[in-house]
Amino acid sequence: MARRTERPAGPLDPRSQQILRAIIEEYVVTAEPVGSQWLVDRYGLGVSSATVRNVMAELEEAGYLSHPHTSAGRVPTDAGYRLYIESIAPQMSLAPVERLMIRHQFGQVEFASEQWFRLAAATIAGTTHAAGLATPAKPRSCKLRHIDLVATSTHTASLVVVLAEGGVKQELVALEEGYDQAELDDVARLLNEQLADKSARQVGNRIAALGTDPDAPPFAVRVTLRVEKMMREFDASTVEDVFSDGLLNVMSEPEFSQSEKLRRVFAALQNRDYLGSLVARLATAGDVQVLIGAENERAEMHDVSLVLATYGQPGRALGVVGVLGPTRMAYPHAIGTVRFVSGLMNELVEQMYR
Amino acid sequence: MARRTERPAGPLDPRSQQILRAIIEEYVVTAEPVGSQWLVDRYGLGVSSATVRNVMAELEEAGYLSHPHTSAGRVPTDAGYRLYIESIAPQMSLAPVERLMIRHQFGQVEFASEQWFRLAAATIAGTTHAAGLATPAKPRSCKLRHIDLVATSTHTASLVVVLAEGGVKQELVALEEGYDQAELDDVARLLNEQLADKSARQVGNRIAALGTDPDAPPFAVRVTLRVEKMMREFDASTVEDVFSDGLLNVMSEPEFSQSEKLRRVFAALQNRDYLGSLVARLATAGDVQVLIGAENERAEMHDVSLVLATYGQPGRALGVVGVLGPTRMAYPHAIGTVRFVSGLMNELVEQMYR
DNA sequence: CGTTAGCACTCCGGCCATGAGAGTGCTAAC
DNA sequence: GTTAGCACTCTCATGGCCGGAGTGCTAACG
Repeated sequence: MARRTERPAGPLDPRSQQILRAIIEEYVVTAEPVGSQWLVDRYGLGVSSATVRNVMAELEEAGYLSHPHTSAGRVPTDAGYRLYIESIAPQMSLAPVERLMIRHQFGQVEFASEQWFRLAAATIAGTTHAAGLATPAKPRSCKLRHIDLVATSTHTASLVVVLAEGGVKQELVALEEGYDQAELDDVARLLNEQLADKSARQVGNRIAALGTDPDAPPFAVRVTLRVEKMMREFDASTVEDVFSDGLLNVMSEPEFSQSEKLRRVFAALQNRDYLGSLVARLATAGDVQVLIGAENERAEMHDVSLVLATYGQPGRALGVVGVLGPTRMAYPHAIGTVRFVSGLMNELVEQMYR
Repeated sequence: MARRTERPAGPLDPRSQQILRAIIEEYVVTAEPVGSQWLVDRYGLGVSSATVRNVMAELEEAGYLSHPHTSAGRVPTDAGYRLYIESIAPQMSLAPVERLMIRHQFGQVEFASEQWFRLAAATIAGTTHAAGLATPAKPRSCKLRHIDLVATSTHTASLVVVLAEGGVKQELVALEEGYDQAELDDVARLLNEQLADKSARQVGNRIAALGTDPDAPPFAVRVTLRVEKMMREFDASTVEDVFSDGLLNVMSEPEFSQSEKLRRVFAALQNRDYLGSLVARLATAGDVQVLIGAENERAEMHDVSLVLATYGQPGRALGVVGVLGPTRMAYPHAIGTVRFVSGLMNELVEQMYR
């Protein structure tokens, strides 16, 4: 039978929008399907429940709502949320009080830079009541600043590599021959002279020369190889580390009380490649990005949504902050929070790198 | 009415032990209360179910078993588990196959030392199907090896502190006056000359002298203060970091499928002070320590058990590895695993520090 | 005296029927 | 286009019922 709207076609008329919005905002807080009567009682739409039902039926036909079963109320679909955040949702800037609180928290923290990412994740988790994610801003490529060799035993040493961007990496190296600290210092001095300010590639190029250098013990070559490898790995990774906080918030949502689904999500998050691919995708997009339910490629993530934004300078160093929550999520607030925090992180990065 | 055994009194007779053991080992795998009939069928005790019931009643009176309700089988109490691991449990060494597998995993890992703790936690989680915990071995007190100042912008620099024990810390410092890299290098060189090989306390002592040194800019004093603070904090903490893996394993146990309890546990684990206090307690005890259910002081931990061991050298550097799981846990296996892994970590530390 | 068979009793868990409640979709009237 | 009315459907909570599992007790047995 012919409906008024044959296909989703054009934009929705205002009343449909209003109703969709009401349903979503109601469902987000109650997690219960919402019915027509309930809606007219609670929201002051000047129409009867029957009319609302008609509209709901249209919205369902258009794919924005669905039905758990015949006599249940309506529930938004992924497409419904999508439409909501694209064209219906209210302003998404954060309330001044919340801004203030967040700024305050950031003011408290010491200058230990790693803390920032923990804090960003924790803050986001706290204000959105979902899980917060944050990665450090990773420079696109690094240069060597300084290396240090510290003997920890007769046959092992700790190799510390300080990068020009302010980052540090540390590994152990085995010493086949016994070296004492003085000898290690000599090697370190030699390598620092030769390798300071070089990129991974340039470090690699020096290896051959070092091999023939009479001053350089064979051990120096092995260390250089390790340094090159560390630097290459650093350059290659899109995401260095992921801090997350408040995964437990999500766990306690009613739709996840039976937890098998969530286990999958947790597992997927452990995997850095996945977040790496997201970062790559985000780098091109400007503002906050939202991935709703099945919009995530990964099947594990079909029941959750991500709200992500990058911070830093596109060509130089990029990091990500974001929210992971149930698809039934307070998107405007989450988006506002992520936008604000990413802005804050931007300022911090700016302060750091000029 | 007078029972045969008025009080728990002496050790249990062999048959009671055998029955307690059977109940525990059965319950550990099934998570269901164990009944008398079931027991005689499955285990070849040469007695009737009635006799078993009598014994069970005694064991219950003695506090080793309990009853969810009248017509249910028996369930071990914390005291039951305790008795079991103290005097009844079978040999607790790990099967050679498992040892081999674990050794193999450790063989695979690169020398990046942080990886070890992740790996230890992951390995323990994997072989016990519970959560694995591991902290890095933290030296009791540290000495400064080297500091490095890297300009990241006109008004901030990254301060890298390398400790003689091979550890590294990094923080940002604000520069009120504009410094360029060359000036920072000068300051770093000056400080390295003055502070190398000093303890936190000694660094503190130099601060006054630096303040009057004409070569040292005021900025150098501020940096030194920061260095001292970092070193003091490092010395003061008992636990630097905690790696955990496989918390999800625990989550999927039947007793935790309704997850509120587990949230509490997770939250308690986040808190380093708690683990710190455990480490302090462990440091005195020699072997593997087991904390069963309510034996943990924290109320949140009353439904889980911990199996923990230290590794490293008591006077010098101590870390912890362990298992967190439901009280209904395969203790002998868990204990064997923890003992083996802590031994392995011991070897690694030994290799590192002499 | 310890062990055992027998038995009554208790309690849980699953099953089914029931009924209230919520919400829909449709139709006909406004 | 909107609304009232109504039949229909489906869920969910309730309560009764029954079978099964397991106990505790008692009395008999060796």
